[in-house]
Amino acid sequence: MVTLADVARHAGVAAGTVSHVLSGKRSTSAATRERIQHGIEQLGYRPHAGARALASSRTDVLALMMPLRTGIHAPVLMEIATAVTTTARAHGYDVLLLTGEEGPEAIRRVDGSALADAFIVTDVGLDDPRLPSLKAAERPSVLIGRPADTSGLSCVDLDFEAAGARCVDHLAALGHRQIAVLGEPPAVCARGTGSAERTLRGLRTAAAAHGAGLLHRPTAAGHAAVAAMLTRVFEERPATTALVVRNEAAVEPLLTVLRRDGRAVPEDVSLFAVCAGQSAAQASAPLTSIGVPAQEMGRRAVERLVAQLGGQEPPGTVLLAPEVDDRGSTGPAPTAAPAR
Amino acid sequence: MVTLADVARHAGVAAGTVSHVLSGKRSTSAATRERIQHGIEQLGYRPHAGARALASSRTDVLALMMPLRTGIHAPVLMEIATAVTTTARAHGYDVLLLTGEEGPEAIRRVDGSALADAFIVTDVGLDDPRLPSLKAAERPSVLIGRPADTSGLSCVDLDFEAAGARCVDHLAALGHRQIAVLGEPPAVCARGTGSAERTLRGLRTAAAAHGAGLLHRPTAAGHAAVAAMLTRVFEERPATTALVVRNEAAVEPLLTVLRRDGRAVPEDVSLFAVCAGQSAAQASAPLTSIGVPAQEMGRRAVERLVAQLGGQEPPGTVLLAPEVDDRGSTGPAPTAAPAR
DNA sequence: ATGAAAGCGCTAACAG
DNA sequence: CTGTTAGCGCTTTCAT
Repeated sequence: MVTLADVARHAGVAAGTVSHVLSGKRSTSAATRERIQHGIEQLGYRPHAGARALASSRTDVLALMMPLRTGIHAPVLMEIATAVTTTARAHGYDVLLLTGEEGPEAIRRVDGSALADAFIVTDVGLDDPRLPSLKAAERPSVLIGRPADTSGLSCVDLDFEAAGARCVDHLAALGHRQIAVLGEPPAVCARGTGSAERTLRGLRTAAAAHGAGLLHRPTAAGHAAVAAMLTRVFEERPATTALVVRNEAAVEPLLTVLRRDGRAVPEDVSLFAVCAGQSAAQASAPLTSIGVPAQEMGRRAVERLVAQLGGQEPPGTVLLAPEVDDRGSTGPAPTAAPAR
Repeated sequence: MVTLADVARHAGVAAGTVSHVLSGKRSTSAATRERIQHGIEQLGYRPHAGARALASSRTDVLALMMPLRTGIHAPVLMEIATAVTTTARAHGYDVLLLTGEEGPEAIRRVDGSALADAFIVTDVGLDDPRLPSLKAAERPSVLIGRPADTSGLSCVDLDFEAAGARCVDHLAALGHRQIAVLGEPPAVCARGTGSAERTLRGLRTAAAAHGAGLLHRPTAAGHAAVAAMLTRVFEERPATTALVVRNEAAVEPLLTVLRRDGRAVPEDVSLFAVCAGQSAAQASAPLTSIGVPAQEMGRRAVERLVAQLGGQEPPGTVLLAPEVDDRGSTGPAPTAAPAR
């Protein structure tokens, strides 16, 4: 193995000088710098991560904790993971992957043994069991998502409340007076996921403001569950003219059921998705939607963490503004009752 | 920070003794062992990963490289990542996540700087550019997937050739004489992915053996592409009575199109999926399928790596046997031409 | 069964 | 601008 000492000898300088050329932490004459650079390339030198971590108490590693839970849409997670890793590399960091299995203990372990410099945590519950570990940790963290109490924490999240509101605004402007929401899977709602609760709040507030009716029903994945739920919704509220889908796994089944029932989109019923943009865009009929900016959330989380590690930027919450992609699945509310 | 020296002092022993109690590499009297264990808990001692790596030249970290490329089904990747991480933890390892962006250089970097003890690489192409780096690395690796030349490499993969063969066997036994395959997305085929090529070989060989006709068409994701492809297939081979789907993103669109065209499954046309089991199971009509055992591949890859790091088990290829899940989407070939 | 001591490869503080 | 000198916290011989 080629060590820094080898490089130093090769260049006829002291080890410290090589170290400083590498880190750029002090000025070096162009001559020696070039001799050192040359030696590094010629010998194929790579700094030893462990030695560096020991001496500097920095690992240049970020820990990314992403539980794979039921009801979570895998493509969004992958997008976050990719964005985090890419952005981290751009800042000189590697990424340690933690899944949910270990829970809060994983954070204590990684923090205690100095395996990483900071944490990024996804799928945060309103009262997430990992929060105490994160607060107690010696290292900073950024949550992707938002718990009920964000004091002392850094968060990056889509403004789901605003998303819900914009969705209803959009539909109300088209004359819809009775809106039904196929919500996140029951498992997700039961878990106390902030995004579900906040979206609903936004929907309700806006509906009230417009004087529109709003029916919310958590909906499981799969064709059968969606079909049953849709039947029930139209029984409970026959005047429904707009549906909001808050669940990637319900999009395609929903379209199938509507087709079967002979309800035309958007003539008989308007559809608005609040979910992963790709699911809305690639459906058999593209849906107007507000997407989850997974990539931007991952990127921003890393950038904030890097800033915090650099001593800039205090903790705090960053909310991303929702954006509506109109794909034509919403239209004016039908004046008569929809075709049966 | 609590160090090993603190624990030693607390227990009134030498540092080396504490180290040996931790690793169990030599026998210790029950008395001192207990005193030390007690001290560890009381002080909340955690070994410093960097220091350990430096002294032992082992990191207890596995590097997992998974590119997120177009046409790859995210849920399968997530399943692999979760299985790898869970299994790794069960063996005392953590996981460093590498995406594809950096390519072969990432392997050189991680290997050279001793960031990990071994590599797991997914989505391996027949002539993957990362292979030279892996072979040159000082650390062992296991591929999930199989390149054209496996000499000197360790691989874990589904036996896709057998999968193709079993699929055709299944259909031929039901009397189908003309089979069409909606293949992996063009991007995946063009990349030279082993699974695509090997599945096709298995399909063709078995078709020839049964004297059945086989039409293979790479198929892009999305409703429109699938609809167009299906029309074309039935024009080219009007006698087609069975369809094989080798593409998760084509499953649901395919079902929609068949419904629209009034082709009943399995009365008019039999459907057999060779793709992620979940996509086949949760479709609006569940499909008989051979699934990709993502979880087992991840688990086996880690287990093999751990064995190799322990000096047991030489490199080599492990092929997992395909398993057919019959969900009723295949049936006897219709005697007349299918309904139009 | 235990202790002592020599590094592992690097950083950083201090001289010069 | 550069060399020297301590460690960072742990593992691992070699003695005892």
